[in-house]
Amino acid sequence: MPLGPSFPELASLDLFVSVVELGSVSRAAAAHGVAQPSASSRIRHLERQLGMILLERSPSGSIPTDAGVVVAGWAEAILRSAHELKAGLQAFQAEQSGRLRIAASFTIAEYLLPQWLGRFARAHPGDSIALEVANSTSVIERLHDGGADLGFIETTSPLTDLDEHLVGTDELIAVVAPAHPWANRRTVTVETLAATPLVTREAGSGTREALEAALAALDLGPPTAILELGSTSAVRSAVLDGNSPTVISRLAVAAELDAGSLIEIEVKDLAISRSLRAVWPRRNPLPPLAVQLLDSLTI
Amino acid sequence: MPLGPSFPELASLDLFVSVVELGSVSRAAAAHGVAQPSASSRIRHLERQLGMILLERSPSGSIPTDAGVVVAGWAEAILRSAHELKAGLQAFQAEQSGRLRIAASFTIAEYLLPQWLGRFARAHPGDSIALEVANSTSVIERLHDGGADLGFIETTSPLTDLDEHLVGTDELIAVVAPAHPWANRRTVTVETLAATPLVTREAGSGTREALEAALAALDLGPPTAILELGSTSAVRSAVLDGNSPTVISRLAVAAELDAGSLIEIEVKDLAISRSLRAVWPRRNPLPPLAVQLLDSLTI
DNA sequence: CTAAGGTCATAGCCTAAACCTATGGCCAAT
DNA sequence: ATTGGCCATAGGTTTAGGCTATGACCTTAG
Repeated sequence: MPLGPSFPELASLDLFVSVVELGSVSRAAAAHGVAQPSASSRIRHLERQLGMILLERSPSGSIPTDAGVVVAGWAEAILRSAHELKAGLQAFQAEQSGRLRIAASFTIAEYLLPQWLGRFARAHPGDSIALEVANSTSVIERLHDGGADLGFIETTSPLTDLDEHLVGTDELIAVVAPAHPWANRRTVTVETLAATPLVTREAGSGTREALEAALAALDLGPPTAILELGSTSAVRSAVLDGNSPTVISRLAVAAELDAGSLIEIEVKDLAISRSLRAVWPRRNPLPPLAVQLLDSLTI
Repeated sequence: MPLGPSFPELASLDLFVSVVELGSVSRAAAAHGVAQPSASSRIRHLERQLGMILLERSPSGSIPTDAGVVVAGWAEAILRSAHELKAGLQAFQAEQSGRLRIAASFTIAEYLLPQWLGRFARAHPGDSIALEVANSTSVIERLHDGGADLGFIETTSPLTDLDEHLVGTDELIAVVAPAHPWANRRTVTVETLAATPLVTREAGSGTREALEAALAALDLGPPTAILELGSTSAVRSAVLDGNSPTVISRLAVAAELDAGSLIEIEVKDLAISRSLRAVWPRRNPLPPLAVQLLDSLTI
């Protein structure tokens, strides 16, 4: 669902929030490295787009109107996420220059690390962090060959030569769109699930293998795929406006469950859960920055 | 703290996420109402900005690379907030055309309603909601004169002729920047707080009056203001890089507390908390849409 | 009481980015 | 082998946004 053509740009919202924080258009313009008339024009353009007056201008500065206060609060939420993306990107792009090199599995890097790094980057400005995303076995390799200082993985298998620290849990759950017949029942048997065509990831993906293994443990065959897609996002959006269930990581659909756009279906006798762990080589001392990061995750 | 000049635009991120969801640049272009070459160019520009390849193109469509999957996940968080802002704006702009007219106090409208409305808008597409922001007494007026169907207020005073429903709580807390001396102690006496110059809202504001009343109840005089600012945002940013404490609504600094950029200071014997209530005229039947909204808030 | 320094707005010019249409190459499915 | 999807490139146009220069206004300091 696109955002619409006349949605304000991120830069304009950022500028506007700065005006509210700094109390004047001029100061905000300086903070953003643009000339004052440009900033003034951008703000006016923003006001026209939204159809409301956001600032009360005066010769001693500008203060937000009532509407401006409210909009600024909303805009800040967007900017917060944007700063998280920025922190994640910087970690992603940093070569070996980083003082802390993290290797993380997909799910964790996608849904948890940006928040962690965003928080950490603000508390530790100047420290650069390098992030590498890979599957669980590659993460462990990187720790052993010295290519990373700290790893984050979700796995059930025991670890040798690694110290670990639990940082969360994830589980695979069944979800449907609100229009699906199951949405009212909220629970199905595992036999029903196994007999229902699902939207799935492609064969060989971690989530699909975990599901098949769990079904096999109950003497059930693999599920039939009505639609086989190559990314978690694609699966999610197919389920969102389709009429087939899927089994997917809870983390990947946490926001949709919260928003009510997807419904969790309890499956009797089926529980596939994985621990999310921070891991590091047992022999190597953990870098100080890594200790601080782990501390910040377990407040 | 500005976001930087080369941060990708919201529209580009939106487009990219659509490509990941829909599996092809062409389909995403159509969904966004632009020509395919434009979309292609935007995506390539985005890739250059981020310094990484996001999509693997093929004659049968485009699927995200590993980096693309991760970035898409981060971008979705931004877009979620953006959709919340959009939902809030639409409610704000809707005149009396809305089928549900809400009047809300400042704090609730700024920090809680966008999430509620964003969630609600997705579950109830087509229903339009009008939002009016005012102080608590005005909200009650609007309910009595029929200008609103449902109100949200934070207040401690008893309500006559109104049914109510608790939807949350807010409290005033003392916070400092991490560099402040108090940050290590994490607790001060109320006498210390009263004797310390604070960053405050201007005289007459709700938060300031609540603080002064609470201090007066303990036979303490009003705090001295080292800096007196006109908006909560201004107070927050002054505390962020200043060296003075403030007393502020927990909701207004929830994100900063979570991120560690502000530290909560426990103040002995001082607890200023307010209930957040949904209210509506006792005689009038609550519109069905209002019932559904309230239901969605109390899952 | 005046001068200085801050505020924001307007005007005019210019550059750069983004769009569209038209086209071509490529692969898969028919 | 042909059709129809995909994506990339090229060329031309428009629009948006930036900057500098200036003016009007208010506040504060002298």
